[in-house]
Amino acid sequence: MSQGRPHHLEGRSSIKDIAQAAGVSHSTVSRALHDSALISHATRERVKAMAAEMGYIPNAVARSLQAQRSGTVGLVLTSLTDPFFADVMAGVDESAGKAGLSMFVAASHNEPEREMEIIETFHRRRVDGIIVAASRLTSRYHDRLARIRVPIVLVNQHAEDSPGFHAVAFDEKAGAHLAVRHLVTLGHRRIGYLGLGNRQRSNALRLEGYQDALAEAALSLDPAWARVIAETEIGTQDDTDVGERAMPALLEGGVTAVFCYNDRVAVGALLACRGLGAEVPRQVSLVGFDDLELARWLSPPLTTVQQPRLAMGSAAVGVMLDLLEGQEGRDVLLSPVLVRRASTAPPSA
Amino acid sequence: MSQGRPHHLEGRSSIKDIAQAAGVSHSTVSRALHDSALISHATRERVKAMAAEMGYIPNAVARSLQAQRSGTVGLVLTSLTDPFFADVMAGVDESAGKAGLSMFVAASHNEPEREMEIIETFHRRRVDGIIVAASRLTSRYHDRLARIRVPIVLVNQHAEDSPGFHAVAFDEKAGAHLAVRHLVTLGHRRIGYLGLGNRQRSNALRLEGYQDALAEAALSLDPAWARVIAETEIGTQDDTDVGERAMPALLEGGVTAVFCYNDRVAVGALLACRGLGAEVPRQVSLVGFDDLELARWLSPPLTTVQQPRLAMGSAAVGVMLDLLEGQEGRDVLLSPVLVRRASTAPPSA
DNA sequence: ACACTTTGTGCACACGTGTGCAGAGATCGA
DNA sequence: TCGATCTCTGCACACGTGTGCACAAAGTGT
Repeated sequence: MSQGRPHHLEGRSSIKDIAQAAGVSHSTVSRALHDSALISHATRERVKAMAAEMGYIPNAVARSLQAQRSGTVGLVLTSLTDPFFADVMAGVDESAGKAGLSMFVAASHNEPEREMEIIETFHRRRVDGIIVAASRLTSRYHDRLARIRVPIVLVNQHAEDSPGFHAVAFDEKAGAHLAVRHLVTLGHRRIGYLGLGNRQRSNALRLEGYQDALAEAALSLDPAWARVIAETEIGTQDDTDVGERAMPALLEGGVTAVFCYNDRVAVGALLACRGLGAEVPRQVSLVGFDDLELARWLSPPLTTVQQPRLAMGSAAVGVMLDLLEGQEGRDVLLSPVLVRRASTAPPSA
Repeated sequence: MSQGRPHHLEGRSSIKDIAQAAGVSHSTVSRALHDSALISHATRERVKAMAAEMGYIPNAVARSLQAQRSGTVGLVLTSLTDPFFADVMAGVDESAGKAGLSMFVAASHNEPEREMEIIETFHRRRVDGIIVAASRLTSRYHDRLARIRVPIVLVNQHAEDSPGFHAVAFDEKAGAHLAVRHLVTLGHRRIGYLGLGNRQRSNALRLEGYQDALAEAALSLDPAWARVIAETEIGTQDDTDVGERAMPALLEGGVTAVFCYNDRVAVGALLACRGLGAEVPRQVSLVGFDDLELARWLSPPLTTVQQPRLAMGSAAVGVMLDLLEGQEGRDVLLSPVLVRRASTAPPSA
């Protein structure tokens, strides 16, 4: 009967097949397998036994069609190999799994057009919701985006950029505050900030957190200690280079500790210290931001602010599920965590 | 009309809606949208215009049901955060994307039961094929596995373990050969091997590659230089510890270069060299295996054998597509690549 | 013995798409 | 002008599942 059919499709049985074998209608089979009270005990058992014998496996595609709900989430990432997104994905996987959802994943490689295509593909597949990490969609895509009739949750991006969507982000200001307070607690009094002018909003928030923490400790706020490298000055240099070039001026200013915009800047700062013979953490303490993989492998291992990446993924699923239940969407702001390693210590003096 | 319906479901139009609006049957719409030659030019354009106006988005779920083909792949990984699997996933994503397939991903966390459940879930979703990386399924699952009527391709595991499935692996022996030939080319004559007895098959293959390369160069094969640490001796030590403990004996044996079973063993060997004041690579050259993230961050950065991880993912999709077209399945053995970094140099003598 | 309730089952439709086949209408040839 | 051919469209069914409703058979009460 299954002549000419590829081998792997042979013998897939449907409730109709079971119905025929058990001498009942397919409706009865459907109800029996769902333990409906409408079906007599005897029939139910007979049907179930037959289903097991025939190796019946329900067809989720057909179910999705009839239920108008696929039980899937689509996850759009810019890169599949970046540890940051990997953690977000793990968070989504965990929470989605618990909710009985399967997860589609695709990478946009930072190309807006590709990202839009992925979202549209997910929409065609009728995923129940879409989670986008680090979206690059500009207002150019507003119209195409407006056609998507599926809840979209943004991760690691602020919702005000894209009205109508909900976002899960983490509290950058609180993270900076955490880092600087750590330095204060260690006893530092002359604390610098090494910022990047080309990350406008982020930098402003982290600078603010730095200033707040200092003010809270009633420490002086020497403007020379808060060095934000201007975008024009940065040019095409990578973050590490910027850190390495900017650090010496801070050291000359007499700081005993520096909070860096991110881990790569901190690596540059570390290299500069080595070059100048300033020992870390004995003479200078350094704190990074992001907790990249490399922070652990540096010598000394870098104290840094970690984004709750896994939690961001989980939270995104949570928001999505709320939206699916018809509840109001909400924005989530998660608190960062300080990872204490060996690049910070009390000041030597 | 859509009263009480969740907001995000409003206004999803089907070909039936378009048909009604355009005054034709749904069959005509379906054909028009597929540019069927059966439909007149005028009707086709009219239908297409109407579809665009109504923001029609085809329902892939319904298509899957009718076509008996979902256009999806399921990928099972033991961990979503491990860089190795991330690369495999990226390879699958790329090749699947090109073939118009969407990718499901889920993590098994090394639990066989969870892995089996994921496979069964993918089966229910009627994925066209399943790719499993580093499967932990034992023969206990043979029966449940036999029920899966979907092609399964194993990555990073040898097919002989699980008859009936196809596998994509990489050539470990060739990798070892590559590493050792590199050392020979640099001028080394006394080359050691530091192996792990608890990875039976892998170790045997790498040892074999080592021996072949030496034989090929007509170099002597001092048994004292090939140290395979016995499983009993290893106990619960991690790979790095084993490398650190075993290295001194090799150095005493007078080797100028060591090929290590993997990167972690090489890290241990490096630590041992530091402890004994043997400079790497000036006095001793070290080669690792796997190309873990850390290999890049070591000082000196580690020369190592890289598995073609991305290519493994792509190849797995290729095998799967062949299987779908009814072709014979095939096993693929990929060639590794040597990544030259700074832990190898010509011998000092 | 008859009406009424309870229990169990099947019919028929829905979900959205694709397609074999029949047939209506137009065009063509003689 | 009439039959034959061609062009286009719709009917009806399929894919696999779930469910409202009708209805048959059995049980209950008077």
